[in-house]
Amino acid sequence: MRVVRVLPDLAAVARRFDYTVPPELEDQVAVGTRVRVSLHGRRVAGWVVAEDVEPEPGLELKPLAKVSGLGPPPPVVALAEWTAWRWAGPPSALLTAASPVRMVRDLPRPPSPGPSPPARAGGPLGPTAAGSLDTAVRPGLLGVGPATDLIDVVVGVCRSTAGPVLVLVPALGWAERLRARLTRRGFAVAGSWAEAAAGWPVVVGARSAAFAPLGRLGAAVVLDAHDEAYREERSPQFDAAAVVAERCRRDDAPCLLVSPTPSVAQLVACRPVEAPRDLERGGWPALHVVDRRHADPRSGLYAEELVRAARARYPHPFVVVYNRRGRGRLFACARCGELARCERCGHSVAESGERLACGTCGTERPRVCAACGHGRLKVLRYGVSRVREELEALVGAAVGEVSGPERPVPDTPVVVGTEAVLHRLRRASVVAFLDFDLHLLAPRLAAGEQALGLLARAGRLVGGRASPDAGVVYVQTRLPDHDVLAAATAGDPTRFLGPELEVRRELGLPPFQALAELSGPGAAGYAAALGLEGSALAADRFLVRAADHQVLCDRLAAVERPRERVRVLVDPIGV
DNA sequence: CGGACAAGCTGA
DNA sequence: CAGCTTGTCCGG
Repeated sequence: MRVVRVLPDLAAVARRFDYTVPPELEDQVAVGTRVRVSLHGRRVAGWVVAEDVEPEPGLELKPLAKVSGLGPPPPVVALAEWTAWRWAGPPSALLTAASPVRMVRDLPRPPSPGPSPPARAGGPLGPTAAGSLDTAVRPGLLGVGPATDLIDVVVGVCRSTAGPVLVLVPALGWAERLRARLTRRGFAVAGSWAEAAAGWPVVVGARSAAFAPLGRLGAAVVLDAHDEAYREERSPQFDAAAVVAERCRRDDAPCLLVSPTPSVAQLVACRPVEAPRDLERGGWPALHVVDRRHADPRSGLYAEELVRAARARYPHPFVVVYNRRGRGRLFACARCGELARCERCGHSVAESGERLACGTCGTERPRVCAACGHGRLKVLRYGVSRVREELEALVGAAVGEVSGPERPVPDTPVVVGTEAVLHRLRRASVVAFLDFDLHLLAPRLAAGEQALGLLARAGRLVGGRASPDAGVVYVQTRLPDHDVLAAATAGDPTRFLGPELEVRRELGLPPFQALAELSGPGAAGYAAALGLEGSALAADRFLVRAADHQVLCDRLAAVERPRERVRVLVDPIGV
């Protein structure tokens, strides 16, 4: 009797169990197949992860209870197992991402190959990108301006490849638009898991499409490869761009990462792909740096030229970005000067209606000084709501606010928001960062990369400087000579990435070392058990490091987790 | 995850 | 000490 190994779809069970295959299910069972099995007296879902295995002798095996549907093909099962190792998480979460949402029992008939799409001359990027795909080895990295249209890059890769092409974009909306554009150009683009599995030649999707059911890739393209949307937010927090790169390596298929602002890790892991320099430059926005070094802090948050600019009329919204939510964000007593802090955890408290609330632990208290009881507090730092009110007074017209994914985007000519506003709007005439130093100086390893990413995103809204109807990006800062601003001004991210890379090398930071963050009640014990070099970030937050991912991830896989809860985050972005 | 079983707590 | 809650173990 044939025996298969099954991974149950239970969050806390990483073990695999062996089952016999009943004769009537024989021809429906392969690696990847979704099955139901009885485990510990109940029926649970799972995946076949190995076949023709040698079961432990003396074990009474139960038969598979049922075949529920098709699952990821064997190479994708292997990729999911690699991803589980690389980001130290349960493989079941990844096999879920690799499986259709609703059960699929059989596949549609694949589209007839037909005449290949007309071989039009691609755009200037098309042939360049496609030509560079010949040598797989390492992923290629194509630098483009943020406002550059990438359809020709994608078309170029699709045309140059016989096998299936996997195209990843950061957001589902983008995937839909790209699918429609490629379809109009004559490509058969899969619109579902079943179509991808059935052999449609092009698959376009977001993060989870890294695990699309394709047996062997012809090529892959990842657009905006730096985008944080490629990081899964649930555990394991894999990076879909890196998963695609690994997938291509396994399939010996060319992989092209495309980004205006690649991460330093990508810069190191990839080989550069030649593209016309002016195309990269021209896709960056016109940047106007407003030097605030000599601005009087009492004169308000807005430089005069910014207010003047906001009073003008534009075809698209005038967007002001200020990355602090709420109204007042930091207060001090007007009488004794004591900072308003949370009595319980000591963090600063912000305005919440008529009261003060701690952003960290949620504790509320009345709006009076805790030290002397005085009722008047002065604002040391504003939140976006206050900034909106101030601008409304200065401009003399209604100003809308966007500070999260809730509520529709207001229909006012001027909009103030946290960086969420850059995700909510498709077009803008002006994007103004009120306090860019907030981003440049954020206490995070990736602060610079993220700040440059924001300028790129703003550039996408206003358009590249080469385009006739492009707008402009204003940056208010006290660090006008920062490498990030130099890079955006030059339209050349390496101006920032080069020096940044040297600093990382010198300090032994990623990508020259691999990090993992451990948190939760079991973190201390687990950190000690790992025996890796590390440091404590807080009471139950630890950082461990190793020379590379091989060492780090092998260790994380080898040492058993303690009974208490531990969250493991490989390549943390928040530190 | 969730059922089984053991150990701990409560109340008459 | 029955009856219930809480904790720990473990699965083919």
